[in-house]
Amino acid sequence: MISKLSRNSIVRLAQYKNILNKLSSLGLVKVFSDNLADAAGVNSAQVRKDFSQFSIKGNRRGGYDVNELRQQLAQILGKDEVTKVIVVGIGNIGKALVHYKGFEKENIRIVAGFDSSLKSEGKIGNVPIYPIDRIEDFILRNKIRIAVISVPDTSAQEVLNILVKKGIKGILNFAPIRLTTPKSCVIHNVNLGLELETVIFYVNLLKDKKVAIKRI
Amino acid sequence: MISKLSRNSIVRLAQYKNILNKLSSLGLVKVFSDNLADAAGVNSAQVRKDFSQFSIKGNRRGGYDVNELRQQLAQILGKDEVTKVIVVGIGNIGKALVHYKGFEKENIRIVAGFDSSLKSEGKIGNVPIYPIDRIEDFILRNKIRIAVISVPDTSAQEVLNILVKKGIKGILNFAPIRLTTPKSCVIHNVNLGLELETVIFYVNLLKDKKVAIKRI
DNA sequence: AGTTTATTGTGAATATTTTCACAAAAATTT
DNA sequence: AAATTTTTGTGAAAATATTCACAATAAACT
Repeated sequence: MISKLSRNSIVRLAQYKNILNKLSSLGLVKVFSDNLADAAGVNSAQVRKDFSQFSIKGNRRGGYDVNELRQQLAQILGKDEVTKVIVVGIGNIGKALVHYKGFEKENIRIVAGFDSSLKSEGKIGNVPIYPIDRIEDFILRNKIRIAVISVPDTSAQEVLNILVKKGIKGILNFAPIRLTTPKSCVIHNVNLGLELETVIFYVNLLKDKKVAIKRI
Repeated sequence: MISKLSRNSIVRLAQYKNILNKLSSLGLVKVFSDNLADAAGVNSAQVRKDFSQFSIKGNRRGGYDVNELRQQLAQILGKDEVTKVIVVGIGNIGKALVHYKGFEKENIRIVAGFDSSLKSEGKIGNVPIYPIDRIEDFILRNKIRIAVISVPDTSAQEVLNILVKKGIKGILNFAPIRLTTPKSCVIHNVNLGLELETVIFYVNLLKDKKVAIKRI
């Protein structure tokens, strides 16, 4: 039984898994904590600590078996079966996500999009896009638990409330606003504006040589 | 002179600024650390500590003047003038960023996009999109210092090397791979797959009730 | 003008995360 | 089969980050 998990350690775990996928496709069968550390940009002790949290064992002097490790991580990350995801708000970001090919190989499938400006069903590639009023029914019928919110910030909270009421348990939110959720629902925010602003800050800092930069 | 700045404190600063923009547009003139803390989802002491790092002063018992604070933050974050940004790789994500309206009000302007599949100049809205071989010249001519990389991961490092050689100092990277840069260049990574996987992990965790979740 | 009240600013205390460092163990060499 | 090498696994130490808690102080009230 695990007691405390930091978000960062989970992100790292997922990173390791993605690195392992690449190593595996290159035909590697064995990997050391040191290799993973380099690829992930962390310390090797960090890698081993992360693994030890989940009782993942390697072989002293032999490192880790790539495929075995990959499978263990996939299991921990709940990716041994396909996860269905819906995207709410088919603006620029929403469209990009629906198009994005990278999810397939992570066992994530975007099964539908929803948008309030739509009056009738459309399609992006193979993904059906529905008017927003179809969403409640869709979630229930298809037992959806994960949603992406990419609506304007003014309607984000309202959308979230509906989602939660219908049983959504996890949300990736692109609306640049802090949303409130019950404890039963996990939310993670991505704010592209903030990301870019942060980069700009550091560039200005370097330019002015005001400061010692730490750990980007 | 500031000696150590964590990335997180910068992200928070940018968050505060965005919150202040909203408060200001609602007509508020005064704000307490407690209000900002609520909106940003942190402790009020955290807000005050962040400010004190940059010698931002409020009034005891009076809180902070919204517009003054906003201006101070904008100055710290280097947003008192327009920052020009280019987007390299006009796939799904790249297109979304070029379309994205949110940057304008942060004084960020996307001035061009570049893509290797293009043979001649195109346009997305007002933003010109050029074949990739025009990029070096463009950077030099327009003194660009910030770039977004949204090319496939296989060409990301190659693109980055070119950018750095031509003087790019800050990069927001969407390619799901760790890129190596000289110290003179700041890089920040956004990996949408990882973000979604992390949410899925926590949802599975909640479902199985394996664990106490901390600080999402 | 004095008293009360609310909020900042910040050292000190706590909590968390990362790194070090080394014994334990497995593979390889001699 | 003993000695050497290499890498894991993990307590302990160090570094960071967050929160507490309270004196200082300014506004509001009496």
